[in-house]
Amino acid sequence: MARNIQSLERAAAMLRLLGGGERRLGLSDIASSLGLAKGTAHGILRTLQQEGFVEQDDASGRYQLGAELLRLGTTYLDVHELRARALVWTDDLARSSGESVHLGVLHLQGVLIVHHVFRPDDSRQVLEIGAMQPLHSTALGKVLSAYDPVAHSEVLEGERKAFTERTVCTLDDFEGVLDITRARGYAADVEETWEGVASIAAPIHDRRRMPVGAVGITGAVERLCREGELRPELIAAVRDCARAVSRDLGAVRF
Amino acid sequence: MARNIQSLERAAAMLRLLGGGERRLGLSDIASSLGLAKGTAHGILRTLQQEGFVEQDDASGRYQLGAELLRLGTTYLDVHELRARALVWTDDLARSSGESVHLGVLHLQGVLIVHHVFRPDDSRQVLEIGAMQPLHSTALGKVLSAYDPVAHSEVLEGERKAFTERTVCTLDDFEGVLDITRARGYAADVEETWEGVASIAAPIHDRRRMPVGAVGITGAVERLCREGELRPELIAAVRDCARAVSRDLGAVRF
DNA sequence: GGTAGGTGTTCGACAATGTCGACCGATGGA
DNA sequence: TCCATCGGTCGACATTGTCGAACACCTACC
Repeated sequence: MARNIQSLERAAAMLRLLGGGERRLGLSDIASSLGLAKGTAHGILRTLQQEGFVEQDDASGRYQLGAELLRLGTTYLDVHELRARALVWTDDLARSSGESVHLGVLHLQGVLIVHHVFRPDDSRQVLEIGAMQPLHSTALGKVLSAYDPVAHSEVLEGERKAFTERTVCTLDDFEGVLDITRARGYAADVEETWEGVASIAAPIHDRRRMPVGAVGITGAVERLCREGELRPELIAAVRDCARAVSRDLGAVRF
Repeated sequence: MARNIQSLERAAAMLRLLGGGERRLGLSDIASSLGLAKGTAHGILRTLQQEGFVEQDDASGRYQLGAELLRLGTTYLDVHELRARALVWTDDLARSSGESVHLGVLHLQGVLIVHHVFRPDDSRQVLEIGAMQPLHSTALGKVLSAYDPVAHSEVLEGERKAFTERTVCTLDDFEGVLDITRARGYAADVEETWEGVASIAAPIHDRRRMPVGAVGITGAVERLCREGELRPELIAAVRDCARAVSRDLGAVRF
């Protein structure tokens, strides 16, 4: 039994299918997408539904993700060591920089946002906790790609899509960006992912000097840059925050 | 095959166990807690780990919840019809009332918070999306118990714990509270769950007049009450918001 | 109004599948 | 150093999940 449990893998694939594509999917769609018999797919869905991982629309009979996932997902945040240590430091960074702060970790082929502090003004902002960002174009992603070998191989294997005309896509250029990132100790994204938006990020290490995540600020390019250059005081603030969280992680044993 | 898939039920029980109890659990603890052989538990955990639902601490070998749950949980929010319709109305409610706004739906034996708008000031607040609230003591919970038959039976069967000395616990008294709630069309919680905190909530109905959730405000009892009574303008604001969301839901067909 | 094609669901037979318990090497506390 | 306990592995067994056909139901379209 060295292999993995088949029914569980299929159930996970169903959840990913429901989460990735359309809002709601019918049983036949799901079964054919995964290459399963309808009866088999139904059995798995029925169990997932009873456990709360999947809900079924009474009217149409279609399936969608269930509330239990939200409950467990936030429980994951509560347990998250890095996030707990970073809470207070990211608050300070948001206040001192005046920009929104993101804390990200490597997950699959991207950066999973595990904490998000709103920009300290009254503008309407959407919470991005739980969202994914690409590895090759964002500041958080570049930092992880530069310091985490797993992230590095993921970003090399994956497709590097051009979101704007400034996105670095070719392999050589991107490796150069990572070299610069390692040399400077931080990474930047000036309109490489979203038009008009820039970000700065620095790596967080644990007590064994292993990279465990990245923290950074994101905001309008006009605010983060001055005369075409990133404002040095913002870079310093981000790096100070990353160092503070790293120190916090290194001091604790569990 | 009228029964559910055994390995899936066991995997779900593991996730609930990991989410509910201690931060991290060892293989033997998990196996004995669920009454499984170690080998069986290991096979399930290995698959869950590969799918990202569970992570293993390298140093101690213990297991905890995985990042994929967070990603799928937020995807659930994106798909959530009620939440999407309510976003703009809850923002307005927070601004007009000056208090934090919660949107909740029935899940298991409690209220699952699916949206949370911070009180519009600069105080530090923690996000409560994904958290659970009790049915019998909070305004959101009372509204759901009064209007949703499923919630009603859940709250009758479950234990009604006394969080403060004002919590209504006995069956007769609680049924009286629900009668009043139905008669007035809203529910309140004045220091029945947390000392010094009050809340007001009203039900949201879909186009078939079925209750699908509740919306409410929460804040210091000194602000929500005046001369021992809930401020009428706040009650009106909450009910207006609930009606607006209900109308929004009723108008749309999908 | 009836039919045709779609849905989600149930059922029974089969064998592939997951389960069990003993065993292994590593770890760490006494 | 020893012993207890940890997580992980392996192979035999039969329980368990899988498959495909048939079912009831609904919608939409001739």
